[in-house]
Amino acid sequence: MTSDLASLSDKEAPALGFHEHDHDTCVSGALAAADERCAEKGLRLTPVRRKVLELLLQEHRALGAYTILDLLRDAGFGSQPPVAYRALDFLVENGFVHKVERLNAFVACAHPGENHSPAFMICRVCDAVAEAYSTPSKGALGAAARAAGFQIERTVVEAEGVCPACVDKATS
Amino acid sequence: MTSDLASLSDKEAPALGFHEHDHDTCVSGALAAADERCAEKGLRLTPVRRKVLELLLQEHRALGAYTILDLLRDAGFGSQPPVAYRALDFLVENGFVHKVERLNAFVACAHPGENHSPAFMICRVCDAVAEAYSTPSKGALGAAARAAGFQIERTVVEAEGVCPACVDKATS
DNA sequence: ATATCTCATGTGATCTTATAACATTAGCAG
DNA sequence: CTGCTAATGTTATAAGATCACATGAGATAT
Repeated sequence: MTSDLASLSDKEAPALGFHEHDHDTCVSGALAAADERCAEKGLRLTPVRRKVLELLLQEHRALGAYTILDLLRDAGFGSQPPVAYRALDFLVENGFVHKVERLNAFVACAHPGENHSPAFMICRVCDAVAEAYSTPSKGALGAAARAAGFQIERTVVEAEGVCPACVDKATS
Repeated sequence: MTSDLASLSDKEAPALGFHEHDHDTCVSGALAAADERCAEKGLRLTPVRRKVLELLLQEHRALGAYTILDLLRDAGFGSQPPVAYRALDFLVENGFVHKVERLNAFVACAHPGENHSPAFMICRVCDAVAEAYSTPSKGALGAAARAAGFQIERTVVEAEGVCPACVDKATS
């Protein structure tokens, strides 16, 4: 690819979606919403679980389980893989976090509580991940599934490419 | 972005993988086609690469890299991971094989030479994988990408659920 | 208040998946 | 044949995920 991308040595966490926003508010708001939702549904947002969610909201990009584990250790939690994986399992199961299959990594949900099928746009240059909605039952896949008699339970929809910011940098 | 796709699924067998077919012919035919396509494009379908493709065609389901590696060893090839991964890289890069991200496994392409975006239906009961076409630019994801200015280069579209055969078994 | 049940966490070991690094070999061009 | 390039072989290790079992914290019912 083009050489001017080398200047991107600094892989800073880009935005949710691909735009700027008030990050502190976004983190604390999301955490508060999670607290509330767990209370409503009788779920236990325990310290580890809450911390993992906070980390993912804070970093605002997809993190591998072992990166999370390192951060957990720094925060004084257990440092063996199951600690991270169990918290992630809980968060994924309850819709607070999604797994990005293409990256074997996890990202805080951008639309929690809406019971949606997520779709991701993954920038191969800066690793930013933006979440969009997908409508699996409507497209070609849904049609193929209906035609074949396949019952869809869950979908993985991920696009890899270049985010607007990196496109700009590359063409300027 | 939705209704025009129904015709697409009707014109062909819905998905290779959920129905019977003449398997020997399908394997040898696909191998011959691969030979030809490589010759045309100046690619080297070396013995390991050809063997990996043959194994995937033969098994007709998604295989993990280490399963393939075992089969390669049985066939007298090198038995270290890079042997399998390099052959798989070649086959994936040139469209003979797809990676199923959800399974971290590989499957022979059902529509080689058509330069398509694959979509998969993965049965969580019997592990069968069927390939369909996807039309990433048409659905919600394509719309979101255009709106955001994201340039899609590659898409991962995978549905997890229950295949027709396993649905039948479950309800009978 | 305490016994007890359940769910969550801590920990060590292990398994699966994937890549880095470097030596060797095969196929091709001059 | 020589020297280049692409492919393979091989060792080692990184990265991702799970199993099994011990310990602890919260709720509930006496």
